[in-house]
Amino acid sequence: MELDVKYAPSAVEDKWYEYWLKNKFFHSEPDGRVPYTVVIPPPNVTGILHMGHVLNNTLNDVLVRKARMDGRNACWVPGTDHASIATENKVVKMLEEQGIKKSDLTREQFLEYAWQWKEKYGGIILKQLRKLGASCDWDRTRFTMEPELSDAVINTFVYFYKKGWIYKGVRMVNWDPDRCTAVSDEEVIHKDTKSHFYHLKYFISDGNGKPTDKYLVIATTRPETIMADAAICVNPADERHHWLRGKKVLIPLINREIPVIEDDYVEMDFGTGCLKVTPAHDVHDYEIGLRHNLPVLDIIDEHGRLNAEAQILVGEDRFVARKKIVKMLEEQGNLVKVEEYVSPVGYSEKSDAVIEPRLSAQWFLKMDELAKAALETVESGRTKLIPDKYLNTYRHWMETVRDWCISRQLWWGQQIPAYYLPDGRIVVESTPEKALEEARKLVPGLKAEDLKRDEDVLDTWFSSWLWPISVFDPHKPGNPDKAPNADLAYYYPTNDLVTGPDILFFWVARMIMAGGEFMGKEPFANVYLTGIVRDKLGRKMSKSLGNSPDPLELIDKYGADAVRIGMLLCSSAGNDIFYDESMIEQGRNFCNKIWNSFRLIKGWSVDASLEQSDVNKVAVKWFGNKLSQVIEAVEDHYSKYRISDALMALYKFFWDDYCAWYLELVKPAYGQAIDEKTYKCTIDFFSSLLKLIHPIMPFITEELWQAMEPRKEGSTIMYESTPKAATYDKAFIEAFERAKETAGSIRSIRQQKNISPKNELELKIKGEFQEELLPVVKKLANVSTIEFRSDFEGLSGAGFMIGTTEMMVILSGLLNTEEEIAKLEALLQYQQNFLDSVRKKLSNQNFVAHAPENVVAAERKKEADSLSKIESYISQINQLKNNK
RNA sequence: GGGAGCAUAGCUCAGUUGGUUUAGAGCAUCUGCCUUACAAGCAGAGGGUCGGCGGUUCGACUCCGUCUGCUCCCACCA
Repeated sequence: MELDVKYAPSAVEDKWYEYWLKNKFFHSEPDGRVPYTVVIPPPNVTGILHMGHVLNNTLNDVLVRKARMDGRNACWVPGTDHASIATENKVVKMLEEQGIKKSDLTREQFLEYAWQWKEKYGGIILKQLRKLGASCDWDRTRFTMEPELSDAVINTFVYFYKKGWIYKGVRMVNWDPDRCTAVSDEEVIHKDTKSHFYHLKYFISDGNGKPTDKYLVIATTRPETIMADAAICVNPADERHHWLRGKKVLIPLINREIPVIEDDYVEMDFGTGCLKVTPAHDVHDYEIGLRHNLPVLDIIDEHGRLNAEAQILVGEDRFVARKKIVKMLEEQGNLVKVEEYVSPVGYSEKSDAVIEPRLSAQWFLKMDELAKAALETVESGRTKLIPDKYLNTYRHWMETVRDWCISRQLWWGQQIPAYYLPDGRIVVESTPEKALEEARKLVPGLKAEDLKRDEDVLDTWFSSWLWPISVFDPHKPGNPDKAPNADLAYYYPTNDLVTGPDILFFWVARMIMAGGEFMGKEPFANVYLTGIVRDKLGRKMSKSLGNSPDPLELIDKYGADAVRIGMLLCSSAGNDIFYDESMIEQGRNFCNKIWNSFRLIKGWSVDASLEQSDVNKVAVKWFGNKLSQVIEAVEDHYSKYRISDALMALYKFFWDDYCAWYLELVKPAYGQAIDEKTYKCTIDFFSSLLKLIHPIMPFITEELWQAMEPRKEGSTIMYESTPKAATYDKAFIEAFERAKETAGSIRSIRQQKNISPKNELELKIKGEFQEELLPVVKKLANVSTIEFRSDFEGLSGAGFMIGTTEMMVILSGLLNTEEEIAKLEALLQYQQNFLDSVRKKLSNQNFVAHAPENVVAAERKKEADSLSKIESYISQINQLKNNK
């Protein structure tokens, strides 16, 4: 079979993925081996593959495949997250397109549509991950809202409720008026936003609700909320405002009378020193309101529109109302001035709507104990953050975390298992039946229909924080005393978690909490935090910017292996990734290089009667040593999670050492055969290389490994063992480097003198050079004879130095003496400068006295070497001058 | 406003407790090659006062201070 000169990935990749699946190579069951466990950060069930997933899952897959080849029982559990807000949104949109309004549906009807939608469109991303080569155990695929995992969530809620850590409270929450739900503090993004600072006159009341001619001025960014004002507040120490004590003022436009109060909270030198207090629509104002017993008047509805309580502008959107009310205030003469103002405004992470602080009844989970334990887990090193720079951030968050608002005003999700009795009392139980039973203990004879279940569902993170436990044993969360099932006992704690730093708090920290609470043990040993994928301009990739390429198109164009390489190349640990398609091209080129090296070897004919030549002998010896050295380095990189360094080491080893040096050395002349011994080694080396590269580039390595020789049905490179490093001769590897340098210098002379690589040259050596390596120089630099001499008297050629050994290529008639002299003089100059700097050091008594012996010895060696070089340059120059 | 991190070749980054010749890699660039595995290639070459200033030290890319620039996290001054 003739192999194409270019590697064509698509057919190859589909073929092998099918084969892997068919043979269930990714499937894991507990056995006697050491487990290596990874749970996927479950992508949104609505999600489609983006570059962040590619990065994440490539790294994950590399680690999993590496562990598998290291002989561990590797298990990578995939799955998806029900993503309540995102999914509900998609379903609502779909229904709207069909002319159906959510508000016209019952909860049950809506959920039916939602499940239909999920079955039809959900989980596409899992199919896409296969294209990337992800070796997940698909038989273990989980979904956070499947019945068993939902049970786990409900049990967890009941557990914490009974423990007293879950409570319902009326709180100021972050309200997303776009999605009509509360969101957690972590889902609010503060952005500096340009707005206006409106200075408004509030006239003092005459006591009968009529304005006097006296007034005070407040400054606000939210004039549309003045109708909800409950007081005006000044700092008690602010003498400018003492005349206001006991006074009442009138809210402009509606003329409602409110008191002037005093509170330390008000900064005297900010704004006008007078603060309008609007308890229903501002977190601090709410706090002040509590302190001063102020009434709470809510004038904004769940959609962010003014309600009837506002009296004016009823039904207007808050931002429209702002514009209109400013105009009205101006007309009424209440507007003093408007300043440009930039202030931090909270936006919903999900909808980008401006968050409305809103007073509502929500469920909370107490965080203090959980956070304390989770902090200890990381500080003690039981869970390591990689890179560790995230430890500070993690600590800070854990020390300042507030209670977690876990209720969401949505339907898609686990409905809170709280049931209200007619008298308002609450029972919390895992099933309606149990709830009724409990309720009857409170009110005998209660009927099922008398119990009303809480309408809200739980925050999605309240299910995904159980993920590393629930994917194995869904009955464990919420039951810390229950013994774990066999899977959980074997696979937990997991080893590595690969995820983005953006969900360190949302997800990772909370998993550590849940793991500690229910398992008494951290969920993972290491958390590898990837960078964030950015475009060339440094912008985060996002759908809205449209700057994210479609990974599937890239895989189609370059192949999955190339895409994996491309992502890894630009992802040094912990740094953000500046994505550039040229990296993927590099990956494709590497595939092609590997492919073509195989074409070369495959084309050779073997002659068993041939003796192994000296050059082949030394080539095999060198590459064998080098292989061990590189394996050692690669293992070291892996152990430090420096995946891109491991890749680069292998990349250079394959491209430079194997292809450019080794294969060039053992390559038989055109039409000739290779000896059997060398051939066998060459094939073994190739096989080792494929195995080393397989975790990174699974497809091409399987293809070539299978093509090397007939393999048994059901065999695969992914279960071959990682090649192990043997002891190696470092000195020999270094000596070989001298041979490479020599060949390089001769090639360089050819280039300068315009001598074809086909013309043979003669080489003279003065000084040390390992004889074993002479055939290497001969073959790679096309040198016919090599002669050791004590001097170069009477020779005409280009000289160069390898270490302290002098060499010369004979160039009769081709030599430009002037040029040679100039070249040597430049080298001499450089060397003399170097010598000066070394001597300066050595003549410094402090240096000799203070520096450690070996350092001083090294300097002396430098001095000696430098002197010998200088001497050599001078003699060469003199010789050239004499020959002139 | 508070905190953290980063600044090394055109680009992306290494540089492991201060001393390994006068700082490395990959890509890009330049020069010469369609040499019978690969032009998605081969051979060779050039390119950096290690962000600025100051300090500690016999010696600083490496430690300390400071300035500048960028990034991220946290944060309710209306």
